[in-house]
Amino acid sequence: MMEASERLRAVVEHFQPLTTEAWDDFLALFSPMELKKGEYLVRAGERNDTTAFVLSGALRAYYTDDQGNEYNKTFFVESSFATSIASVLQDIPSYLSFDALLPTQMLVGSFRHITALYEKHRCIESLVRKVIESEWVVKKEQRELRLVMNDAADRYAFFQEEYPGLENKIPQYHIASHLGVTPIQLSRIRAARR
Amino acid sequence: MMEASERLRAVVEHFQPLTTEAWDDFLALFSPMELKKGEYLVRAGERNDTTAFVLSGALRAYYTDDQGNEYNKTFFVESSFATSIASVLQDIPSYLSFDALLPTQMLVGSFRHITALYEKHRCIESLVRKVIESEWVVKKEQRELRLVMNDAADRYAFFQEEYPGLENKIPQYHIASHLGVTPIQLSRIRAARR
DNA sequence: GCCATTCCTTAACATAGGTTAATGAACCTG
DNA sequence: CAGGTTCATTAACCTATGTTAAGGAATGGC
Repeated sequence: MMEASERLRAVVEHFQPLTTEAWDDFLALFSPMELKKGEYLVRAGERNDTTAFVLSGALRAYYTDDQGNEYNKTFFVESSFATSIASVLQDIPSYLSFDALLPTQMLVGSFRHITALYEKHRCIESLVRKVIESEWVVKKEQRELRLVMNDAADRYAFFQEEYPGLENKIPQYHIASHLGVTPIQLSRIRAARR
Repeated sequence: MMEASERLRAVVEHFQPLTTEAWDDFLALFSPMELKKGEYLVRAGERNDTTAFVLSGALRAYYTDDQGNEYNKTFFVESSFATSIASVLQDIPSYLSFDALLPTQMLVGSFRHITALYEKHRCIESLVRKVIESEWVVKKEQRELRLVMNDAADRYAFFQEEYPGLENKIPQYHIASHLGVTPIQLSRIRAARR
């Protein structure tokens, strides 16, 4: 297995090539962190600008409404970046919680420390902008359209494409919540496939 | 009625106060434009970085799928800014079309010309960032949650709050499309209110 | 004023999805 | 290995929403 920093570098370079100095300054902001299943990265109501690059395992970002219903907004798997980005950009408490669905290894840093490098390294500003646009803006657009224009069976198929293999590693009810249906309905959809 | 430029200024100042010079440079980028009902501001597939400040009337931004189904993603009413923002930020053709639902008066400019002012006036960069975060990021979050966690009757109530009076000015089927239901279902929801 | 068009409503029926409850498999934990 | 816990499945029933079709109000052109 590639070393952690090399895996981060490969993903970073895919979005935006960095100068050697920028990369060194960037990498210096991250340190290894591990969460057990069920442990939190960010709790709703907190101001927490942790940015996590997932090495293995999986996280979810979820919303809880006033009746205690949970909605799993996003999953973060290997090689993705998890941050409470709306909270950080607007400087307000996170209304999402982030926790580990599996034992999860990460490299974590502070978003503020990263943005502090913008003046010194313009390529890092570009990197962050591109990651946000891709992971956040583009995927969100797709998600809205799918919620309106496709039924749950289609959305389940999209989920399987987007997170290959994840369906066998986490409870079905987490997937159902992400699809916006009950576990019972997801079970029916799966049964109809057989 | 206030003059057009004063109405723009009031909205701009609400987001971000500008220096006198910045305001003068900003305002100089806009000119009046009028659309009749049904006319387009942006067509899907086009690269079009027009930014419209709506003075009166209403626009919609809508997506059309491969079977020709339309989904009205957003409405733009008085004092809001319409741009194909995902397209402009990523420098790709717009996958949304924008057209006028009513005779619509606007002030229009080019997004690129606005961003060209960033170097000269940092307050304009802040303005744009804040408008995007508020109109786009925050509203989108709310919308995703509502699509998953609320039924169509709730979403209709939210629509009425968000766009007061609009329900009486445009066809019901445009509202139904925005809510993600058929006009028949919207008609039932309205009937149940009486 | 007449006709066509547009669009809202309603009814009847069909399907997707929610709710409750029961069952059983897999897995802890003592 | 016994008992508890967690979770997926299934059934029965109910509600929300889609589909098709019909009718009627409002509008606009001639």
